[in-house]
Amino acid sequence: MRGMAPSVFPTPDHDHGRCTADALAHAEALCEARSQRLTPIRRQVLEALLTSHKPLGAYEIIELTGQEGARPAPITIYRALDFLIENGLVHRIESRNAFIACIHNHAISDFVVFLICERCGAVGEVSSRAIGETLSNAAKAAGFTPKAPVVEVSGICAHCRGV
Amino acid sequence: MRGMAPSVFPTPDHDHGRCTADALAHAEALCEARSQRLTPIRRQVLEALLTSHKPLGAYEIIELTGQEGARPAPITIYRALDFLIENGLVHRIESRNAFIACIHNHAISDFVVFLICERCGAVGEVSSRAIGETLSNAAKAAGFTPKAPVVEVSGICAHCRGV
DNA sequence: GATGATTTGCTGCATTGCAACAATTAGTTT
DNA sequence: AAACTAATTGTTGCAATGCAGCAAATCATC
Ligand SMILES: [Zn+2]
Ligand SMILES: [Zn+2]
Ligand SMILES: [Zn+2]
Ligand SMILES: [Zn+2]
Repeated sequence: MRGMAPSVFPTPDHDHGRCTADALAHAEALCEARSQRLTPIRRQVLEALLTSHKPLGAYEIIELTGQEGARPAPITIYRALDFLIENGLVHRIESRNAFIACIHNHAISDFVVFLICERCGAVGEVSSRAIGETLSNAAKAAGFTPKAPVVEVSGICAHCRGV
Repeated sequence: MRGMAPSVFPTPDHDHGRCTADALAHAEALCEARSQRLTPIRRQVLEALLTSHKPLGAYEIIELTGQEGARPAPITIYRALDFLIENGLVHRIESRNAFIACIHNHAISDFVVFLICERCGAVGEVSSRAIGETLSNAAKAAGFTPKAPVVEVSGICAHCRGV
């Protein structure tokens, strides 16, 4: 089990080493429990995203994971990302064509709102059942059977506005 | 002023000719009022989107607007789309890299939810102040100053599920 | 009609994303 | 252990998306 639930935005002074280590440990446990293989490549991609704490494009991940001159092909990264997303360890930010590691340890089906700071690029992750249900109800009222809501809100985070 | 507000999803039996004509008339009036120019290219792009009534990729729009062998360059379409989006006549569907004409005649700042049918590709547009405010409040609770929420919900529309 | 601003055309390119097949690796069975 | 099967990764190639930068044309205004 992980420790405290992380706040919506990672605070600038949090113990990021531990935050990353915890998330990795959780990923390992999860894959173990599901008989899924967290292979070196998948792990490297996850680590890159965890370390960055901000959304990264697939090609940024290539830069970060390619060690000693040999960088992985795009398709390699995309496949690793597919795996991580399917297992709920990574989210895709549609409005940015980017990916971010999830440090919230929630169910894959959970409804999530991403708050994306336009200035610093930080992404907060809010999980609100109320919003999810309201949204779901509005959809049903239109005869629509909802599946996976994508909710991404651009704006300015507290840290950037405070400056 | 337009006639009845269109329903969330365009019904299969609606008078689409009129629907398109109304929307075009509205676009003209709006541009006129704002001293903006609805040039032939911009008009063609808007018409293509209105006619389709479904989200189109930029390169699909190229196919549809290129008459007599001479098709416009991608950049031309993107510029027209920029204009139409800035004026609230077209929305971008982030999760699809596609664009759809707005037939709802609402303010640009209005909060909108897109319901995207995975089977037929139809897109419904719901405008709910309640959801918008809930979302906005959740963001503010996290110290976040929200700007442009992108809310896109995948699922199955009533028409497709009914079959 | 000269001037300045807007719009369009054109060339080229960066980014994103994946298909198809071969090679490798991991896990399982005889 | 050898053989077999399934999963993963490597390689090549390419399609789709999106825009920068500059030149030409068009529009508005004086
Ligand atoms: Zn951290
Ligand atoms: Zn998450
Ligand atoms: Zn219609
Ligand atoms: Zn609209």
